[in-house]
Amino acid sequence: MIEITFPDGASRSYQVDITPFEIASSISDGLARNIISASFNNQTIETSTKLKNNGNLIFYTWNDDEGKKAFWHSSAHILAQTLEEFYSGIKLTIGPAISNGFYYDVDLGNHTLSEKDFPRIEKRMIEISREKHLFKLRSIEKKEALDYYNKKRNEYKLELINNLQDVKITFCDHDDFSDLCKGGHLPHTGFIKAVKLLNIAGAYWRADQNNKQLTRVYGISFPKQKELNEYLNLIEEAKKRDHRKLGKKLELFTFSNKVGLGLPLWLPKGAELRDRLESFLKKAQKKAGYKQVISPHIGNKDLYETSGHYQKYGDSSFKPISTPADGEEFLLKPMNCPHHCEIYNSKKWSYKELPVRYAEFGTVYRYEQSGELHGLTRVRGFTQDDAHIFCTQDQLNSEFKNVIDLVLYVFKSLGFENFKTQISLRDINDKEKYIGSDEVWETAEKAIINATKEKNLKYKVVYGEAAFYGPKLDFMVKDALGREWQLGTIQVDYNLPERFKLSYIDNKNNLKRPVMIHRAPFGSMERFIAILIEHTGGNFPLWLTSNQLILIPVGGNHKKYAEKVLNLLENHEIRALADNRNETVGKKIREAELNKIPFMIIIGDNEIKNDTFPVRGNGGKDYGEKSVKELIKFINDKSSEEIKDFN
RNA sequence: GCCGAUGUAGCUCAGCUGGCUAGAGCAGCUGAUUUGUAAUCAGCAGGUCGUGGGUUCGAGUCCCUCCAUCGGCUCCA
Repeated sequence: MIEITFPDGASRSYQVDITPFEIASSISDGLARNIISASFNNQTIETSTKLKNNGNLIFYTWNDDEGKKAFWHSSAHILAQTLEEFYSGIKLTIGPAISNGFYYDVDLGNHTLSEKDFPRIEKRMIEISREKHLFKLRSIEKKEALDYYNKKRNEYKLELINNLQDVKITFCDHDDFSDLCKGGHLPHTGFIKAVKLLNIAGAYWRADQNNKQLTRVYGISFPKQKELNEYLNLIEEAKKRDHRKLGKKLELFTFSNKVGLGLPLWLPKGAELRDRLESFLKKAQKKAGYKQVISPHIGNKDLYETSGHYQKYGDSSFKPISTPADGEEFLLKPMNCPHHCEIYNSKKWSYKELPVRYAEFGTVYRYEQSGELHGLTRVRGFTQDDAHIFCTQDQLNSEFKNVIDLVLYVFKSLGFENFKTQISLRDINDKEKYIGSDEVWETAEKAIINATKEKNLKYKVVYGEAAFYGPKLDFMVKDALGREWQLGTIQVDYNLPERFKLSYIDNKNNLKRPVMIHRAPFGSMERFIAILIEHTGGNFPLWLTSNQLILIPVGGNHKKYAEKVLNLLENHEIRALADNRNETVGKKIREAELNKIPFMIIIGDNEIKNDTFPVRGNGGKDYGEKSVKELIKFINDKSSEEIKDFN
């Protein structure tokens, strides 16, 4: 007998070799019907795996992330089976579940695949699903596995197997299909009721650009057709919030091929919005002891050789600008830090003056590959809300924590609640990519981890994501379609102070190196605004939006009164406008709605007589009758509710 | 940069297998209408069908080049 413990702490005894499915059946029929995966002692297993020892068992259904993972990974097997059936001789590589669905990477050989082929692949996948084939895990000798793929001439699987340390290799079989696989499947294919292939893309083998590019087919599947329909609708809705679409509609920004790829042009409304965001942060930074500085858009190549950026990124950057004089070369500023280092170096510092905090909304230019460009989230010219803090080692912890507070303040003021924090460390196995000694890196990494822990932030550690000069704490936010983007960032750096020979005099009259913190709460104005547009769907917070209120006179004889009200509102810093066109009230309201103006006020005979107006909110919400005075207070109160001062 | 898809008026889109002077709605302009909570009516104007080349009696439609956009990959100081 073995002792099985469940998540609620209860435990029961079972015969050796009992399976999770049998245990589920012994508990209830409903559970047995819904169980699609399980884990035993923190390891994903099949529902048909025979249990041999005591341990902790967790059941997963479609409602668990682990359950979805098994569901989608199993779907990938069926996709692979279908592709192999339709395109003989193709080579399968890997097919994992992802956060929304699954993909399979294949080497198609001479075959071609396009989205036109999707319907027939989907149809066949559903046929296979309906046949309710069992997923069976089979363990074989490594040699046997190698023989199998040698026969198939599949160098990818061979490479995978050769990299496995285990003596035994597992395969998963269903129907007449077999695939190298470590497990985590549905009991049988019949659970899958709806399949949709989403897109086709190139993907390098082992994520390495120097390797062969494989064909990746993305798809998603569900236990019910209705859920698939709902998912597709959700995607359609999300696409409507795309910042590229809304940015154009709301006249915030545009692009021109004549100006150049990835170089955004800010339209008046967008520029105003951006300006408001900048003032908001400047105000908070002033309170936090930052000083604004300004640096030019180009810098001598020497500057970036000193910082190490030229050696690291020179080849993949905009080429240096040559001057008429021989030997002079300048670079478009790709980052602000070297400039700020030189500003720091413009005088001698005493420990009593530190920390020094230099802030600049610095526009930088980076040559991104054409295929990387993406609306405002990935551009070639952008403005960082950059600042560099120069402090003593003793001040590092508290300075770092202060920056975390500032980032959290920014996110909170703009309604970003669902962000993730990530500590990005270097890849220990690839030290070539980084500058600085191990000792310096370890100190910096420790500093970040400690400060983050002390701030009680939940974080995940990602290796290989650090900047080349130091580790960082990144704040990640998803866009409308679930793609994750880095917004805020805080970085600890011991390397640039060394390279720029930064110094201060300590209390014993010794020359010391300061530590440097790089930080940007927004990250870049462009990316931040992009994500803000997608999060709000263009309905910006009142304190930020271009036009807070629109006055809509009913007839021609109400215009004069509307102008009077407009004047009063403007005198109280309310951003209002009057729609004095000869259009119907209905049309003016419709356009105000489409332009996402938060409040509308219709002015007709009644309003003029009573001197009060019914306030219509965006979407038709009724805020009741208000006098001009009440209206001003209403808007101001609402704005200040949204945005509190930083302290 | 790589893989795949797409590119018709300012915007959203029709235009079937190549065949009259390329269509619609919205936006724009002109005029009428002076309007009460999501589109008043009429008229006008607007396109070298992304670019360059080719096949053909004939190309928006077929083929090739390049450019751009979209979805991924790689990259992201």
